[in-house]
Amino acid sequence: MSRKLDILETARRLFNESNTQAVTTNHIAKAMGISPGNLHYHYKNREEIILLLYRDMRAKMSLSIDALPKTFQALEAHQKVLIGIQWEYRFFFREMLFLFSRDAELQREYIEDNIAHRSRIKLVLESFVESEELNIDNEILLEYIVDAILMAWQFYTSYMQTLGRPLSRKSAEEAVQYASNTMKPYKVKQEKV
Amino acid sequence: MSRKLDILETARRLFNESNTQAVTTNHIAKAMGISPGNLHYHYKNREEIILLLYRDMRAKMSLSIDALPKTFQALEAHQKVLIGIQWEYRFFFREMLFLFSRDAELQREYIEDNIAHRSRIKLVLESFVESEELNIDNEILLEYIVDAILMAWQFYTSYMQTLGRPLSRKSAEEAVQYASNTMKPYKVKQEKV
Amino acid sequence: MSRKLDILETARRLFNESNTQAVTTNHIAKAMGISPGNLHYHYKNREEIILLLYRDMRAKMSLSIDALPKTFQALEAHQKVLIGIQWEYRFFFREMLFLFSRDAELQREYIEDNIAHRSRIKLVLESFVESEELNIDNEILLEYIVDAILMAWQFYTSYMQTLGRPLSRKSAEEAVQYASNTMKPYKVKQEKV
Amino acid sequence: MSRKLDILETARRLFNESNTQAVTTNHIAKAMGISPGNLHYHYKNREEIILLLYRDMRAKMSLSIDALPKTFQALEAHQKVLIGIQWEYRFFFREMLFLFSRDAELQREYIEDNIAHRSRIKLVLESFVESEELNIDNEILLEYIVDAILMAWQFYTSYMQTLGRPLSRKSAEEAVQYASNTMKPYKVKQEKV
DNA sequence: CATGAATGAGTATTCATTCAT
DNA sequence: TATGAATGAATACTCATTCAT
Repeated sequence: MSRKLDILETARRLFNESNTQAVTTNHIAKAMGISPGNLHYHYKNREEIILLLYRDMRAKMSLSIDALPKTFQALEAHQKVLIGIQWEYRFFFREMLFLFSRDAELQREYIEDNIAHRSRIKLVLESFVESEELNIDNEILLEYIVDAILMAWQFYTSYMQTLGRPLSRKSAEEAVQYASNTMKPYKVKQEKV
Repeated sequence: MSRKLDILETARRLFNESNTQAVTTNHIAKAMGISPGNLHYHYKNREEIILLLYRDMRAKMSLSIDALPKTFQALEAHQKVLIGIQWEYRFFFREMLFLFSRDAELQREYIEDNIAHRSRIKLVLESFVESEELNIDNEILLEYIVDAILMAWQFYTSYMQTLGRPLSRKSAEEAVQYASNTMKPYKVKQEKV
Repeated sequence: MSRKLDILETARRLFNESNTQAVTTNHIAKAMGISPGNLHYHYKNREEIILLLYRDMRAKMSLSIDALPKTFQALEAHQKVLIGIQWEYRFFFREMLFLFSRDAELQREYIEDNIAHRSRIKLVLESFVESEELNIDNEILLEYIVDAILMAWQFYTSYMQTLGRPLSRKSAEEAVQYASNTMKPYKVKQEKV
Repeated sequence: MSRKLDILETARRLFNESNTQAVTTNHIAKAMGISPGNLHYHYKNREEIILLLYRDMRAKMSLSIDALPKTFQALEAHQKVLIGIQWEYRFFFREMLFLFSRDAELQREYIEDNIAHRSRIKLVLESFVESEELNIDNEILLEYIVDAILMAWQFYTSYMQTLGRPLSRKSAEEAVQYASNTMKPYKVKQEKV
């Protein structure tokens, strides 16, 4: 791996281990055995590193999407892939709003992406309604389910932590089950919970 | 108001306006027109101020509870009261996990309180099941609804911000409607969404 | 002397000895035996120190002016007083244009003051013309003499240095003689050069 | 133009645009699209670049001199040529004394050259006295006029800036008129001011 | 000639906290 | 209670210069 990418990787790992404020650029450099000057040769500052890490995550997530999932199984499979990527960048979801208050550009991009994400979720649900797999006749109700799924996607891991539950990629994946439960009362052919 | 309480009030206000890292103890002192030394006479450090603000919030929330709500209306009324208090301390919910990584004691207390909060929510739902207002025959499903309500309680405001929606106490109260929607499919006498 | 004033004095002395870029705020602190943090408690940064030193100099110069000098002797006496003050802040005249490129506010204030200074010089010369001590019938010529005097006031010391001449307060005072020579051909009662 | 000369040209341009401290060797390299290593292959450091730029300017000025000017017109024509060269290296005159404090060799050479320059000016004036175009019977007065001309040559542009006047090659040339005004009272055949 | 990553000392600045008064 | 000067370690960042390729 190139030095430039290695810095991002090290930063990501350290951010996940503690938090972005505790991990200074000098810490990152020290952890890699390079000089602080070298790190700043590659990246202007920590803000830039965080923004680039976010864009990396977004790129990975985008690449994981071929087409909108057509079945519940495809949906769940896709959610698991996204959660796997999210897990690699979990520092971001843990500090999201704090990071926004430090970098308006990051906030702008994230919100833009998140609104697009919400639209895709809605499209998927609408396709399920059309194919009569979901029985939702009410726009407001549909919006609610979309919000429930997106909120869980973004905050389920945080929520687990507010209950002191041990954190792992495995437990993060429970968000898939959570989303499934949200849709359950509206599924035409009921699956078991 | 006493000087000691005034410091907490000023800190709370400034924290809400920006974020806890940006607001230094010297900023708080300056905003009040007192000396930094005086602030530290009253409180050891910023960590202590944040911890005490959390305890204040918790105390206010506890005081707002007489008994567990027996009706949906009582539940919603109670939720609105809690959201009003939460709004006053919104910096806390915005930075929660970040603050935990800086103060283990705060984390410990919050998790303890949050687990208790979860139990109360569950008790309320169980009483609704018993009184046949809710039709939930499945423990896992019940747990899901509890999680949905508690997650919304903690993260609905954050969620709104990740979509770039304007923030206000009013919009924070939409979390009540959200919780209601979660329970809706299981309500015996359906209300309109 | 108070610590706050002492910092300005030390900075002024060190600036005179080398140059403003070589003298860092940490150097000033070290020279005083105080911590770098303490210096920054009193002054935001070096730019502020330089600006305040300039304002101090200006204030001292303003105080030295009662009324416009009415005789050549009074004029020369006044010039000597100003040169004495200038000598204390000689770093400023040595780096003037460089300092302007680093601090637009300093530049603005200096230019404003300098234009006012030029007006006063012109008024003095006009009063000499009116009292028939100077024989200048030509506005352009008058402007030239004003410029010659003001240029010498600002750059005579620098000029001496470009010839490698030893620098001292004494030699700086030769600027008075220089100004006198400029006016000499127009003096009605000639003095000896 | 060779790479080596191109570096000097770029440095000169950038120095004129801001100031020598603000223009790092990396800036120069970036502006040329070459690597910092390459720049340092050609020149040891920024000091060397500045010194060589000074020597270039001096060489150009020397080349512009055939013989000492014999008439006022020839003198003015020559002054304009010199000011044109000076204008190309105006950063140098703007920061002169500051640069001396950073590079003793530069200072030594400049002073040596400047003393020689002063001698030439004096010779020209003496030739005018001999040919009875100037009426100066006094050595001290002659020295004064020499100083006035040389000071204007070096600092007229700086002086203009201390009055906030817009800077241009055109306005720099006013120094010629200034020098002419200095000699005017002593000219045997008066010209118009 | 040329690259460009790398160094590392330097520079300015911040801020929670202490402490004499 | 209160002041506010003082500390000093920490932090982010810069930049002339080196050097392996």
